[in-house]
Amino acid sequence: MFEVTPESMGTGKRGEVASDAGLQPINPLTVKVACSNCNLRELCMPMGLKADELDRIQEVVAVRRKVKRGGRLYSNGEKFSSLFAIRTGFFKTCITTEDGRNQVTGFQMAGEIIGLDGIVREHHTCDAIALEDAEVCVMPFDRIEELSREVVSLQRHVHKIMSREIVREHGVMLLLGSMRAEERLAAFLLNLVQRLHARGFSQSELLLRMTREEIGSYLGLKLETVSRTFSKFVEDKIMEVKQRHVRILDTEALKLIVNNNHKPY
Amino acid sequence: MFEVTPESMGTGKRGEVASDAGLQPINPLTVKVACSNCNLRELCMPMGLKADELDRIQEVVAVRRKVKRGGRLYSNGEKFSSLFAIRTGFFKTCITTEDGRNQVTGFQMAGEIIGLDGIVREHHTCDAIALEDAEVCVMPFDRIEELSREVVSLQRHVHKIMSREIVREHGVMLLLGSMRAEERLAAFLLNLVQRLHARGFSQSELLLRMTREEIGSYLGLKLETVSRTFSKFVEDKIMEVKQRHVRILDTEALKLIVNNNHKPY
DNA sequence: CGACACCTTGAAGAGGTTCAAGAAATGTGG
DNA sequence: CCACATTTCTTGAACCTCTTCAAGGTGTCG
Repeated sequence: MFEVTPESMGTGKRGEVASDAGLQPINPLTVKVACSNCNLRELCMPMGLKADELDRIQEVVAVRRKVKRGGRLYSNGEKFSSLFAIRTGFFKTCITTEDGRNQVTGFQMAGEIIGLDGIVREHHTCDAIALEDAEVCVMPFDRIEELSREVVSLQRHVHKIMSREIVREHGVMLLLGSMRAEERLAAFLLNLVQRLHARGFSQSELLLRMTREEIGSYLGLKLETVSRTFSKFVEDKIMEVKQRHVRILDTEALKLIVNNNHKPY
Repeated sequence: MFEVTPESMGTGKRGEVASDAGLQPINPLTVKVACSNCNLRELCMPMGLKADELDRIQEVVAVRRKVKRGGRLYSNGEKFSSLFAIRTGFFKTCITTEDGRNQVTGFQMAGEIIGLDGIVREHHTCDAIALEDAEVCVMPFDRIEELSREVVSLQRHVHKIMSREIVREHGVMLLLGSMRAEERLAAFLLNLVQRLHARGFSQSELLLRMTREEIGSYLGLKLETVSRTFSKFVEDKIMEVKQRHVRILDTEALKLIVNNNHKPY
């Protein structure tokens, strides 16, 4: 299978990913690369490729690019040209309106594809901000389109990635539209550990890369509510929370909160 | 340009769309068709096609299918095989979880494409229910994929449709995550009239095809709150409301509610 | 060490929900 | 075509969840 080193995600300390940053001239930094030996291949590429197809598909990855913590991979209004596969690091995407509204639309981690919002208007409609030092594979979209006309499995893969994002957002709508604060936070944490676990991390322990405010924005709650809800979970012995370090003690209880506990009758 | 007859949408009485239903043997009904003389072409097809491309693209529309009010175009868990272009009628899509949660994820009208959620798992993950008698063009997805490998403008179009859906859902997340009841309903109504207007209907008058409960589900509110908010808008002379018939008197006021009015400082 | 960002907690208040009752519209069957 | 059943909508009152405002604590970085 594949491994993601704990240093690069999940429990590592912030900032240590960019250990080779000194080799690079400027930020954003760019590096030539190949997918064939990337340990995230199974997350961001179609499966069961023939050797020659894999060769062709790596052509879409033009370069890699590093983004420092707090830096932007792209911004609202910016010309769209590429999708990005996250190699290391952690991002948030968010929309900000002129009148000051702000909504985090997602948190993305290694192996996930980011930038799909830009396709329709050929300009990005949200901001992608690194929550820790990150590195992405830059995949120019016209090359993706070109190649997916020839490699059927890539075409299918692109369609699935977009459909997956649509389905994910349906889930967020369900969360925002029908859940109470505890349910939202429980669902959020379960989703996070599940995705981290799929990357080789603990099922019970995680390091939040985002602030309470960012969690709140994503969940449609105020940061104080997020904080209080964490405290309640601690009180109920469902988890231990020390700042951004969370250890889940009772996964079942969390699942119950998300599933059964929504309407007592 | 194109026209959609008022009888088929927007202000017509329910049920009169299926005037030729008697000609059809069973329900769901199916009819052979062509896009070239469809007045919705500019909504659901790529623009600026050459004649031969148009010819090819109509091949994707296998048949049409009628869905009666209350009927399902597809259901959660059902095998995915086709996307659907709505010709007439009005749909809602919604997810229902085992534990009884329910979330309307969207309302779709003529010219819009429905079914994208099914691609990723090859099974649908939500229900599409007709809110009035409807007719759709059935577009088998493997034929779409096949053809979009050959017709670049179709490929691009498919990508844009999926990206558009992602961006739309970002907007819903903003609504659900950061707006108060009045703001949500105002945004919802503005969105509806804007889409109806793009189809040749009034900018100020609309007939809601959905119940207060369905609106509430979409907006993350209870039906009583929706009803009360309508009443408040009437009181404030922003609109007239008679059951499902809405006449907007002050569009600017609605826009102000959505934009400026969210945080007084 | 001090400045700054982030987190926690309390108390008061607002917005939305819940429960309940009744009115209006719609659909159905005789 | 009318009466009745059903669904949908409206409105009130009490309640509850989450927000707001405020203060203080914790952790981090230069």
